[in-house]
Amino acid sequence: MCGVARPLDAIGDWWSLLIIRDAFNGLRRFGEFQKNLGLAKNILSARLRNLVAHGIMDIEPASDGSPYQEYVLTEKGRGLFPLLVALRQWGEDFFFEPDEKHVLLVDRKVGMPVRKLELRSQDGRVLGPEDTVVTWPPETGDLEA
Amino acid sequence: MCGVARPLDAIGDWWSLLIIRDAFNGLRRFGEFQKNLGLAKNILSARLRNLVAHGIMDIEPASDGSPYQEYVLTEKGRGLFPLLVALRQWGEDFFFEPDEKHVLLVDRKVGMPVRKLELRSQDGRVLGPEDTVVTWPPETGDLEA
DNA sequence: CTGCTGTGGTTGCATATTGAAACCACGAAA
DNA sequence: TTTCGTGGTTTCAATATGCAACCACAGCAG
Repeated sequence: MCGVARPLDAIGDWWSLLIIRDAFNGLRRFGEFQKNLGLAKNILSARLRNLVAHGIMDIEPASDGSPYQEYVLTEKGRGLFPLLVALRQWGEDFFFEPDEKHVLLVDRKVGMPVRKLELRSQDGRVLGPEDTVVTWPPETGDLEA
Repeated sequence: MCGVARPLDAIGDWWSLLIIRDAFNGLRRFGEFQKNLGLAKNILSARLRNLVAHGIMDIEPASDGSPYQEYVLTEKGRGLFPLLVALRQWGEDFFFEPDEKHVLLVDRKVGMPVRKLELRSQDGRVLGPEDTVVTWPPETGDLEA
């Protein structure tokens, strides 16, 4: 239960992941987020406040010297990159018709689409859901169990 | 915009990912989900209906021969495994104190924790957010552009 | 047979959240 | 000075969630 529910408390609403997605794309200002997402300002304000409270975003002075503030991802926020990629790739696989155009995530350096995320074992095998189990770590004294 | 928002329409509420998490853990019956998650039955019913409508889950006759039905993940639903893993690993990294016990995702075969998800380029380099960009695929006739 | 329990919902209504739109305060530019 | 841009806050209607009661059916026990 605790493995997933805590993180969901921080980002488990519709708008927060979109805000985070936009932050990864370089948006920083309240008005930028609001314009790009088209959500109500009071909801955006509440969401940004929640993301700041959870340490996913910080508020910094505006980078252009103006008296405004900007919202930037923290390390914790940037840690959501794999999740956003997973969401994007799931969408690519299952939400578009084969011929339907949609944005792609590409490697800047060579302009090629990136690989699909794969879960791997410590020794490099690709793992599916049936290959894994959620379990409690052994007690410290049980290292030989 | 379209890369992430469509999938979020299907699973971007607090309960759906928890339901899907439980489905990955083998729960199948309405009552099992309801008991394990403790959510209101009308909300569970609505969520399951939404997941079925989006093709993420199917309803099958109960596997024990009883006259009941079970909810099982479809291929599309199972495609959410990386996302759930990403969420879990983000939680492990940022939501627990260093000494705090929490469940782990382990490789059944050898009992070892799995690797962290990493995004990689086609040629195998590990990629961070700054190494990637979301872009539209070239037009079919622009293959040399 | 009746009554009870278990299952999978549905319904009615209170509470919480979201969303639209108006309003506000401040700074900068014309 | 006025206007515009920015980043909110406030008010209230609409929508979603949650609680608890209710319902229908199947199966089992007495």
